[in-house]
Amino acid sequence: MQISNDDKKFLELYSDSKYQKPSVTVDAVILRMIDKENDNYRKLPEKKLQVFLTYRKYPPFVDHYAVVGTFIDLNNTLEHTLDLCVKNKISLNNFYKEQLFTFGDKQRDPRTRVLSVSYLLLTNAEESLSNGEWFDFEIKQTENKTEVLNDGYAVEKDIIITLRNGETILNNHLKLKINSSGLKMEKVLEIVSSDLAFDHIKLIYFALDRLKNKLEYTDIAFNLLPQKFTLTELKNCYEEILGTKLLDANFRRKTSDLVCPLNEFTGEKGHRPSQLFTHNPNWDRDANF
Amino acid sequence: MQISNDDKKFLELYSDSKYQKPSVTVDAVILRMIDKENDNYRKLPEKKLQVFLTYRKYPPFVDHYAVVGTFIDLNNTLEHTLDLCVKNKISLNNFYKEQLFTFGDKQRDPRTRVLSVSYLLLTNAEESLSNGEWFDFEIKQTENKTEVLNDGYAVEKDIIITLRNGETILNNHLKLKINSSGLKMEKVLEIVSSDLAFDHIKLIYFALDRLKNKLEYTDIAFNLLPQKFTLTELKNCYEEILGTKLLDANFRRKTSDLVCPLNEFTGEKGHRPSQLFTHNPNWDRDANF
DNA sequence: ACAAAAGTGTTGCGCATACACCCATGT
DNA sequence: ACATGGGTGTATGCGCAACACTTTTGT
Repeated sequence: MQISNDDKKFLELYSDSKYQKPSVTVDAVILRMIDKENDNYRKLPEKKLQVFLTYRKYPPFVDHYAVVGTFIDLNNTLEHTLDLCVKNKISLNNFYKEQLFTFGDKQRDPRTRVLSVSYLLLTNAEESLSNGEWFDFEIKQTENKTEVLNDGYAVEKDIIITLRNGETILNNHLKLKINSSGLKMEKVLEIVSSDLAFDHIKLIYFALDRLKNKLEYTDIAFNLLPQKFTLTELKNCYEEILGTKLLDANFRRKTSDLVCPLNEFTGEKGHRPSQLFTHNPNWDRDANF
Repeated sequence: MQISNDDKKFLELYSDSKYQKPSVTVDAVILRMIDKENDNYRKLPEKKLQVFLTYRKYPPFVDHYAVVGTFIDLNNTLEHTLDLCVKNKISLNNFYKEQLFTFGDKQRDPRTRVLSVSYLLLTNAEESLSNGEWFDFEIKQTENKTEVLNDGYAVEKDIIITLRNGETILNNHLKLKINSSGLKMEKVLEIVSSDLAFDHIKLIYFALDRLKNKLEYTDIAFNLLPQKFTLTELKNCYEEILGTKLLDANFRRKTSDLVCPLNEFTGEKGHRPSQLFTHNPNWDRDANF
């Protein structure tokens, strides 16, 4: 790690220009969970997961929606560049963030070679953002072909992701091909068609998948909720992400370590008041990187 | 995804040069599992995890060991560039690969701003590589400070990673700082000191962590073993990665779905012959990305 | 009264842990 | 004979799925 004298000499002579360089962006898939309003005074509002997209006014992909991002600044870290980007462009200040994946396909940007270091951002519904819209999800996965081979298998899945904001509907069709023979497992995710700019529907798919997987063994979901919440709210949040129904009693037991009960209750709701909870900040003490 | 006419016009006028571009490398943390030879004719060889490092003959970090990598080629995908790199530089052809993390700290390369898209590569002990050495691991983690705060906690861990190849010993000291207050969790991994080039000890740490975590719920470990293996070999492999001892009977039950028994047995070993197994290629059929 | 959510209790099954035990082999 | 690994059986207990049931509120 220490820089030697040889290195110092070398650095004086070093020219920056001999290697080809790509452009690099940092891109943020921003998700939140909102309450869908409801006419029935008894019923709880339904939880819906949403993604934040901005409308592109300039080429490339003019008039298309895209995820928020920016070309990186060589004087800042990747993370800091992203923080500044979402703060300046869309007024987002409070969020959870983790690196997702670095996309580098050759033709993903029509201008030139551009790598995208993508991040998953989670925020709660109280943040009001500018210069973009929140889109609802609708996801359909159909496993349309499965071949069992001699020493493996081949699967093809069609993934239809429909994004909706009022009248605006964005259709996206991905195809996931898994080819497994022996130990060699090849997974290719390709875009069949997409109304989004670039390969951004892939980033969104990766983000959703990451969120789903981390739900089980981390406390990541709490980043989507307000500070105080009821256990049914928490459960609805899990159900919306997983796409399945959970049993109430069991859910309460499983999440009991993750939450701290408060001495506050909701009311005026057409049903029994419910206790409010907060995230237990001491839960994941033995976390690793 | 379709390129519009507006876009086409734009692209004709587009100049590639107006954004600052970083250099980008792809880097491979290559791990394998070998058998440590043994004098006792009865005893099974001990399994040891190793990492492959190359010796740097030129600045920067001349005379230091580093992970294998290369500056990217703008005419190739990241993955293909890496495949070619390990094939040409060190004659590695058969391996498991997955993207690890993209490192982008400002000072990680003394020359200029360089991003590293890092990959985890696993190979089995039969591949013989050129232009580099395999290093044994020794890892010590000490949790030296834990503060429980009002709404969270602060932990500092020292991580000592010693790499050894014959007489060559490389010492590395990392510090992991976790600051958790409420939902905000900040994890910083910093290099206290390292005998390796660049921040490569961080890549290695990430690789080990990924491997450890994926061990439980994937079949990733089989990439480290020969095609045919005994269950005790498999168990030793798990134990070496996890750093804990496992119970034999339970391990066999847990892994029974992952393997296929063969009608072959080892012999001439000073103990009862053991059945050979292969990886069950149809195990993870319902895998997701 | 009733619909909806809040919350508790119970039962049974499956799986993991821990341990005991027998088998087969080469020297 | 014996050390070593190969391999099986089983008791115990915990966790989770499934379901039943009670409580509390506003209209």
